[in-house]
Amino acid sequence: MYQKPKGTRDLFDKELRRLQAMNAAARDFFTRNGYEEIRTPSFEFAALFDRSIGTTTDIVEHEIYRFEVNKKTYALRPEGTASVLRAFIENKLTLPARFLYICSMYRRERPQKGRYREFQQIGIELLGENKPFFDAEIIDQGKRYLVLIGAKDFTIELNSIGCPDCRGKYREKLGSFLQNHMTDLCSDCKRRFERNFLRIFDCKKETCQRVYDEAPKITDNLCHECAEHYHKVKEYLNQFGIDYAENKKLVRGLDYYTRTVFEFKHGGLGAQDTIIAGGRYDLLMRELGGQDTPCTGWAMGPERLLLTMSEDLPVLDQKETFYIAGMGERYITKIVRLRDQIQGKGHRCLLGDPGEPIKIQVKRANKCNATYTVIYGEDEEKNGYYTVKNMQLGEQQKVLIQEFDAFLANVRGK
RNA sequence: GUGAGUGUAGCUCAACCGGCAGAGCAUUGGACUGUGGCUCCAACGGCUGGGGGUUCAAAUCCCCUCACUCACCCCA
Repeated sequence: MYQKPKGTRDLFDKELRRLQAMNAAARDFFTRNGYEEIRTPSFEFAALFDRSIGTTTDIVEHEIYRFEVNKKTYALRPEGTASVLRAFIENKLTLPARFLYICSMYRRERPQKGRYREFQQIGIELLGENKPFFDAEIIDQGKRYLVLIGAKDFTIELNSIGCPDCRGKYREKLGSFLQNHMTDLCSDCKRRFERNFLRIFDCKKETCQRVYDEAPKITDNLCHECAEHYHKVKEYLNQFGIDYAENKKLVRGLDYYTRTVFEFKHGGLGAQDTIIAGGRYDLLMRELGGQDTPCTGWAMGPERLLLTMSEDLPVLDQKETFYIAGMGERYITKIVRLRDQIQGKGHRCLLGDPGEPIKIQVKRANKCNATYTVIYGEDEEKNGYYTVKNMQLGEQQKVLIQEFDAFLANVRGK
């Protein structure tokens, strides 16, 4: 028996419809807010991600699906931002630009709750705005979207990780503080400090966290410009009416972030409880060969919401279903026409095999969750009506053929 | 890549200290030849994930392996 690859999922039925409802809501909502959908390739030249995400991250080192064809190295995209910027540069698009993407991403991680090897992301990017107002604005976008689809149990955490200038000075300061606490740190943290020093704050060990509680924070060591920017972001968030918690230990995994970073966390999710994460990345566009362009953006994992609040999410509305039970093969031409008539009014309609006994066909109708079964046989033909059975109430009525269009017009979905 | 837990019928799960592999739901048929669901009756369904070992005897104990789950690493 064939199995799906580890970390992939088959989506169908309600789960898929809920995901589609979230996607539809995102398209509608973000389009109204000026974000244009963009679709970039599922795979790119691997160098793009190596450059953008940062060569010291685990994603680049172990988690990218790489493959080589004809001496060229490609990679399945592990995230969306790099591709969007590449597309912006390559297509010579103009600023300011707002993009929405809804795509699958791929990372070769060990699966766990809320983490898959192929997963969906809904993301927005705002290119060409450097003012702190827009940091607040995209956070507002995320919050309003979550509220729109019915999410309640989430919190917003905010921090600033400054620019390379303040980060360099801060690194020395943090380094000298940690000198005296090296023995208290786990081996992971010692490695983190060398590779991507801000990430030590993500450590889950209590012994390490006790040290970091006392350590100097990047937030308190920003250069004047970064501090001013951060101050403004917080001020604007207050004016937007957005509740957030400042988390001075909040940092980000990807190398390209500057200044503002944030996460939306949702309850009931286990270890992977971040549903939206993002921030400002003012240096990435240049890094990828474009003009100096300040940018902000975030990505969301809709499957995580599915996991924790599936029952509360809107389901893409299901159409009422008709099932036609003809009583004899000589009625095939008639019932095919009847099907066209019903579908022409926008309803879902399935056919039973008119060669089968009526009992079997009604049973099938029930299995197919039909709202109505339309029965057509000798008596109906002779007297010019359809027998319409309401499957929920178990009642049936005769509807004259010339009145059937009117009947269809009055039918509502479940 | 590391650690822990779990694999028994299509699904959810039983099976005591090693002693005949079971139930509910689902499926199929019947009670019911122009009417599904509800009820009752019956049937179908298993290499106990796979391989090896210990034993008179293994779903049960041991080893290997595969899969799934959760957590670490990392991250949406």
